[in-house]
Amino acid sequence: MISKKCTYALRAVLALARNHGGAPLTIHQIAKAEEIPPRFLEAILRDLKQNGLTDSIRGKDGGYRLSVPPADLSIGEVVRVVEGPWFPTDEDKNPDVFQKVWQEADSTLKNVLDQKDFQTLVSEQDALRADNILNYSI
Amino acid sequence: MISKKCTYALRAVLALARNHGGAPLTIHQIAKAEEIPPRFLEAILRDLKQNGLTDSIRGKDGGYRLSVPPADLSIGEVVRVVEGPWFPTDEDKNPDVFQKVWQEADSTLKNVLDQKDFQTLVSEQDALRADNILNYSI
DNA sequence: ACAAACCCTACTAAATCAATAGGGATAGTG
DNA sequence: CACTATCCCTATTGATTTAGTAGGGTTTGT
Repeated sequence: MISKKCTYALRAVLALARNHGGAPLTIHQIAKAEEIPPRFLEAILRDLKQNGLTDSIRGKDGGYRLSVPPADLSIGEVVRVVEGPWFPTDEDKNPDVFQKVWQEADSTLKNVLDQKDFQTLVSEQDALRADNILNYSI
Repeated sequence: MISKKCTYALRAVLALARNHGGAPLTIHQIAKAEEIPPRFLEAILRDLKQNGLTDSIRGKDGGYRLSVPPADLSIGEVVRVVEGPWFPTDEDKNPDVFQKVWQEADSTLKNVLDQKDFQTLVSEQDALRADNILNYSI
């Protein structure tokens, strides 16, 4: 199952994507907006940084930014950093009949998750929010 | 990640598929052949039974059988029983932008894992074994 | 009656997940 | 320079899940 950590990571990255071009967002800003435990988020963002997905600026006026444009970052890239592999890979020794299935499942899943980039997600979130406002107003 | 329990389950079902039509296989026979801890396998087979994938016969000459022909049983059905869901589903309340992606990932994965049935797997395993014998003989 | 088999509940040890704690390093500002 | 806001790093904790074990109970063929 997708871990809580992973959903936190995705929400944080989405917030950063939405903010792209502006001043860096601090851990506390993101934590408050997304209701993520701040110290936990700190570890997550550091993890993403060490894997090249985010940049950070230290000291006053510091914070986090995406290290690539939102259009160039996919859900799959974030999930892979946080979750690691989903299927057993390379049992070397005696290859079994399931190996091929795991490989296919893995690449198919990769395909789906690499399809959607964060620029698109921001737009979709905007649309969703507009919808919700309408529904609540009725 | 696919659990050990799940790989045990798949191997056990494959053994039962290979045996289909013959006398029921006992827990100990399967455990020995597949090198699975017997008491753990017992729990797994019971689980599969409670979900309708296997049948059991109690008492002397008892054991386990597939409750459907191997051609009608897929890897996906076994995995779903043992692993449960992989993606967050139905967060009702406030639907988020990730929901759609999870749904698509889930159905794509289902598709791949439901593709391969155990009759096919038995054949593939036969082919694989023949290969190995050849390789070791050289 | 006996033995071979499955059935059921409960327990435990180890690993992982989710989160927290306690500091240290860096950078802008008065 | 002192101060404070920020990220950085390691370790620790409590809860949950995973992997497996234990101890008995029930069924069935001989």
